[in-house]
Amino acid sequence: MKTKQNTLYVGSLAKGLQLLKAFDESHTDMSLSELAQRTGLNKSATQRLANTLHVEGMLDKDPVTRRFRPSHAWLQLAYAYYWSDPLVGQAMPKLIGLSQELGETVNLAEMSGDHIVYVSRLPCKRTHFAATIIGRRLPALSTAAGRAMLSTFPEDERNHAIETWPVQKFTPGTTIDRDEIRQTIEQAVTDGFSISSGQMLLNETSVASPIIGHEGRAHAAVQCSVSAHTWTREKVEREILPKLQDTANAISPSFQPYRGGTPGPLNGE
Amino acid sequence: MKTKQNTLYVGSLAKGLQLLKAFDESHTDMSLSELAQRTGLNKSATQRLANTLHVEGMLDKDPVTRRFRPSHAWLQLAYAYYWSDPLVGQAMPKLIGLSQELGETVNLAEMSGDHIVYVSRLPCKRTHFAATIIGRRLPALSTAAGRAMLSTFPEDERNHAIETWPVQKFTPGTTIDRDEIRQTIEQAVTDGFSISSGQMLLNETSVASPIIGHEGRAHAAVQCSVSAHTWTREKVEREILPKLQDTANAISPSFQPYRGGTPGPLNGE
DNA sequence: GACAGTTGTATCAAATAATGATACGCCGCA
DNA sequence: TGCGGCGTATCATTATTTGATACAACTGTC
Repeated sequence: MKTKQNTLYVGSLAKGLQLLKAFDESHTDMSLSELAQRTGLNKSATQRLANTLHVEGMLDKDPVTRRFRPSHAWLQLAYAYYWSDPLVGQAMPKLIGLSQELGETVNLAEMSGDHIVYVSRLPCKRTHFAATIIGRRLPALSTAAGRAMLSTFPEDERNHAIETWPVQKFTPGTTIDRDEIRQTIEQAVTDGFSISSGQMLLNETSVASPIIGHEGRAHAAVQCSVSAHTWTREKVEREILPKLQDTANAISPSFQPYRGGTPGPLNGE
Repeated sequence: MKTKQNTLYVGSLAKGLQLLKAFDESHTDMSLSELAQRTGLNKSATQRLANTLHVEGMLDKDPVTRRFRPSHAWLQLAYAYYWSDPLVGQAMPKLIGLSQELGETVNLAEMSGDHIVYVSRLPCKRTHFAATIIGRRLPALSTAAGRAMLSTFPEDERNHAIETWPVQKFTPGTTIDRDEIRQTIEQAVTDGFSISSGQMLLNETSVASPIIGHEGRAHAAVQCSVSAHTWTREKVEREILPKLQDTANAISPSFQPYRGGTPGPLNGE
């Protein structure tokens, strides 16, 4: 299979990455054969690549079951990522402050193509496991954070996104009607924030405020999840929203996506 | 350079991984040449490998500066890691509860060779950035968590570790004398926990309690960091330690490293 | 208790796909 | 204007990956 027969493309490396990407929430550890099956590579290639990854410390191998698992190195990559993302350094202390003030779960989400990814999570309440760990990727249109960010986009881009970006049904309450989604986003355009309920989890309400970046466009959002049992929409708007927006605004001005303003000494450390 | 001339070893993949590993706290984004220099690979190889990683979504490339940066995919790997580590699923809700009860920063650390790695962090106070992000790797001997875990090891292994594992000076107060370290670990053997101050950060006190696993051996620890300004050692032992140990114990019994106890339906998910 | 089926491991000859020297164009700087 | 550094592109050579194949170890069934 010549995926990309370009001389600037190293097939073996790409195949090795396939192995890494084959692991997810429902494939937490895999045997050689499973790995081969899932990647579509033949047994020999899988063997060689998996062995290489193992030797290089990227895959743990259970000595008795011979199954492969992600290694601690995967977390070190996340560690390196955090240092490389200027927004995280800016936002982290403020997010901590917010979560302490609110006593509720606070997240930092970033736009990644047509999805959002949770970059930082500060869980305050016991909740679904997936809601407590970083790196989760969700369709932007289906999340309050994604909608809040989209609301800062130019109108044509916004419309294009609403019409073409993927949506997915997570709960019986997830909105998959694009007209309804359009309404929530237009609402966010006027409000400057976005609220939704029961989109990802039943009985969960989510508020998000965009972090305005270069040229008024948001690449990220601060988001807060609360139980819909104890929080009415009004109570959220009254008690959470102001602090949430303050936090988002406090992060905004100092954040330059590429090389926006003054190239002075970085204070993000 | 024939690193490993084994037919089960794919050199190109290993070289590609070198590029990924080249990023860390002081190398957050790199040009092609820097990358080449840092990995020791020639320009051509670096170009091909970096390009491949870029096409595969593992490296972002700034369109104007042409510098490479870790991509969001690095966080997705962390996401997959979390699902694969049974301990995390077990511990997370309890850690959240603990951090809420204490109002102080709570961490989950795991042993990784002769280092520990912070797998989960629940920061409650504004602190140094490095103390708020996961994936950090520290010499086990230099941390309360590492010492707490080591205290559960058989005596000979413990001694071997104390004599041979690496130590590193982080602050003027960091203990690098192995005899002193031995004392703290032996203390932990009798106490069942470990406390230290000013090892990683000045004015920081750290308490850790091991999470006992298969055969009484700890692979992980719950750790709590507090300000040495406001917390005396006695106060820590009185107000934090009991809850910390309760949490560690609550995680322990249900955790089997490989296939320890009953092979019944797993409750880890 | 032997058998069939599956999985992990090891080998090897063939040729594909990675290699690295080289050359080109671009930009910043003196 | 010229120099040095950097990113990009090309190409012939050959080293490296390739995948079929064979072997070994294990599982569960009849």
